[in-house]
Amino acid sequence: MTNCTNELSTTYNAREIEKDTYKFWEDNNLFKADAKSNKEAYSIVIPPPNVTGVLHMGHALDGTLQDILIRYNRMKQKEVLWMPGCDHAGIATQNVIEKNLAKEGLTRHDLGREKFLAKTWQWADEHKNRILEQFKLLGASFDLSRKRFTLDEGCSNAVKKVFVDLYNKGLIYKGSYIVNWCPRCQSAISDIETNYETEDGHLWEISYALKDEMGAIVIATTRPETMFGDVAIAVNPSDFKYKDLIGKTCVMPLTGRQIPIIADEYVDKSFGTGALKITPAHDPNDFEVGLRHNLPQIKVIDEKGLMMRNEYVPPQIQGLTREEARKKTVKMLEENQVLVRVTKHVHNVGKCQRCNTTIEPLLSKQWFVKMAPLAQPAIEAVKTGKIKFIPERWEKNYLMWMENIRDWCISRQLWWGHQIPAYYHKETGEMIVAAENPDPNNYIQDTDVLDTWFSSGLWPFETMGWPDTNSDDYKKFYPTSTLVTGFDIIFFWVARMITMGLEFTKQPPFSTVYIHGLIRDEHGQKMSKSKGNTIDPVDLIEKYGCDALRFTLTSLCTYGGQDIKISDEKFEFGRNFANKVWNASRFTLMNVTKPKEELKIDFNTLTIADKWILNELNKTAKEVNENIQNYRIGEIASILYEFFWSKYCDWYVELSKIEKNEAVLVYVLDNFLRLLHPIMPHITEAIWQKMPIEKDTKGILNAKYPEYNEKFVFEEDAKKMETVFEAIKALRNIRAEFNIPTSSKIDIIIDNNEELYKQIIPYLNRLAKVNSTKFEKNCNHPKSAYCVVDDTKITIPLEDLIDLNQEIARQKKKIEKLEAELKSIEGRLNNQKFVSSAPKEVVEKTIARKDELKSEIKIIEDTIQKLA
RNA sequence: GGGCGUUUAGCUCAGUUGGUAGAGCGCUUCCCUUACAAGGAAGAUGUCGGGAGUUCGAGCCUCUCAACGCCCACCA
Repeated sequence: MTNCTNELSTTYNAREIEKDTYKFWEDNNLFKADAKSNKEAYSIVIPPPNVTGVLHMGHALDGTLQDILIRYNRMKQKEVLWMPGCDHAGIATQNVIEKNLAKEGLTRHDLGREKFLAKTWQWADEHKNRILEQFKLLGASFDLSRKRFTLDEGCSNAVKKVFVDLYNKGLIYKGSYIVNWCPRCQSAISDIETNYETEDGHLWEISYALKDEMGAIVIATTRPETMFGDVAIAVNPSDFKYKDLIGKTCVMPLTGRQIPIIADEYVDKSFGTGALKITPAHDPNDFEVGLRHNLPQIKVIDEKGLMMRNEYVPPQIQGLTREEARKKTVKMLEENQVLVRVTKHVHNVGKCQRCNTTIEPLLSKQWFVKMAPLAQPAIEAVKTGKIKFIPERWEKNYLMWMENIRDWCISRQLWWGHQIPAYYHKETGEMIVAAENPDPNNYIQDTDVLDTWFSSGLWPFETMGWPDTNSDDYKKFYPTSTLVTGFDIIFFWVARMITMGLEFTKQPPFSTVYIHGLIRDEHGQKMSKSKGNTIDPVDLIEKYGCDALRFTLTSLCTYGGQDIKISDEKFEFGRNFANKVWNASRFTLMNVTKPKEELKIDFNTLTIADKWILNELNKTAKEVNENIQNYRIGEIASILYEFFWSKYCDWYVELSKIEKNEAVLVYVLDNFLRLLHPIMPHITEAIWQKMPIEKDTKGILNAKYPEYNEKFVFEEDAKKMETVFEAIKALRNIRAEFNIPTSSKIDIIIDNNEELYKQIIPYLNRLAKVNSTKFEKNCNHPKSAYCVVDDTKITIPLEDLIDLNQEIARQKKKIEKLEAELKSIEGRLNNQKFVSSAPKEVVEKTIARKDELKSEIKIIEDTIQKLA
């Protein structure tokens, strides 16, 4: 690193450190993956952010979690690859460009396809670096030399190959079906791009007269304007009300067109009037009914959502919007006295996920992927555990969707995207599906492009060089290890990657899917620009620092993957911790004066305090490794926080002011920094660079990750040290209770465990402000306060300072607490069933606790008597 | 209609195989003790949503009720 003094600056300036540190990693190429390495591989592909996007809190969380896994495995000495890149985001990007054009009063059609695409490419090129640059602010250790884009040449080749192969296998087909059509986007969208919203609507009951006889049949509809496309009236075959009408013909109001009355099981007898008008061109269920009964399909609404100008639509209605047409149609029905009844009706209306326009189910010629055969292996892979979801409950969600999968409409009537590799003969119309145009003079390419998710579904292998399965990256890093993402794109993306990965590489694209929650605002609302409740991670980084942001976000992750509610102030948690790490490290480094050659731990001279902290560190290393391997990533933040703040800073550093072991101080700090590095990469790197230790790597980022080591197990000494802490805390408590000022010291008399307490007299002197320590069995000093720590009584003669009644009351309160516990414990032990059926250790532990309580109570009682 | 999640201290939330509850923030009292006031010390606070059951023992397992949230389905 550049500024190499031996000390840390007195104030912790997060941003300064973070910028320098990231530059150090980048300048030294430390994120670059080596496909030729012999080390075990660990790889993650980034969920490619939209090329048009800016960094939001969801990226911050997702990116942090991926970076933690990457950094952890890098330190585990694996060859890691974090593959970065962007998604071309078909509709989203095209919408942005079209909006910009609209400001100039232009549409894409004014420009034409070629110019429009050139403009979009220019815009994408300008913006595609922005979001990845912002990921750098997060400390992302991805390999930018491998950066990819879903519309780059490699991806394009992969997409063509996949399309052609699927077509040749009969898994891609083109056909006229009902699709979700967005009249604003002017494109088909898939089922999962359609969201349903409940709306207050009406149910109109309309009378259709029978032909050549008296009588009529009344149907119920929520969309009267579609009636011009009716081709039948359907009733349930078992509905006796209509039994006699089946097979008859009726005459449509307003147009006089004649349509048959048919019977179909699909009709619900109890809904509306039990009779249903069938409009195959504008309703998915009617479409199915129409196919079953061989009915014609009459289109009356066009791609812009306007009533068509054709023989079926009355002239007054033609060209109207759906809403206008509805009003007008209802009015005309009223005038013709065929509107029987209107009732209020709440129903769900499909909306375009991108622009919230009401979608129109429309008969349209589109390309589809036949999903059922592809889904089967994808179901198996999860059921057999080849792919594991964390948390597990998402498996059920995934399987349910997969088992009820429907064909995927992949064509979009957009310009920005992978153009479908199908070519039509200019004269004959003959279609050829191939990677390249067979004859550009005579064939023109299909004008539609593919759903964005078609190319992102290939992401884990198209970025690794596929279809070249001999490429170094593919051989080394595919299949990838872990996929990290939010639950909102399991169907859109995860499911598609699994199906495509299995079909084309015969392997699951990753072995673990780690699903985290979504970021929400402090009230639990989804963050959105329109609500104005977004928090910008870049602002948080500027204000609190990247490491603070990462630490806070990590600490808020739960194993169950709950959504995370955040507010600006929550990040003070991480900032405070970073500050603590900085300052304690600064103190440690200031107090280490020996050269690094002399900083080897000598196991023969360790004090119980040294052994205690080494034992704690060792336990921490064990727990951190276990938790990270089990994706309990939030847990490691608390474990490290607790260790560093409550153990190292509160006790060990304080003790070291009295008596220090420089080797242990440095050893513990070094290992702690390594343990913390995946979460807080910059601060740990910056401090580590100044550590007086032997380093065999350029940075902490590829130093060895600490692990549990038998050599550092000192349970017994650690327990003794805990006893000492109890004593110090008890003495401090007495000082506080009796308002003994910091300036006045106390004398103490200890009646037991002389050997232990003798060792720690300097600790007592400093941390509890003790003046003198005497050892005396059966000590009975009048006018004293006292405390009991395990089997040891400590007496503090206070003379005038003490109010005996206060002390007695204090002790009585303690006894009350102890006796309550004793009572419950004795109750348990007197229960024969407990003693016989509880595990032996539990019973033994309970008995031990009983003895402990009894002896403590006895000591206190005895003393009270003598005080009184 | 089907599925999932949540309900624990004033607030935000942890709580891994069942052994009578924890953190951060906030609150009270004291302290600028030469790493840190973004700090230190000492404290107070909970019949773990209601009910029932299994068990020697339930925040944790089973059933049930309630409230809130989400996903899927989309009966015109």
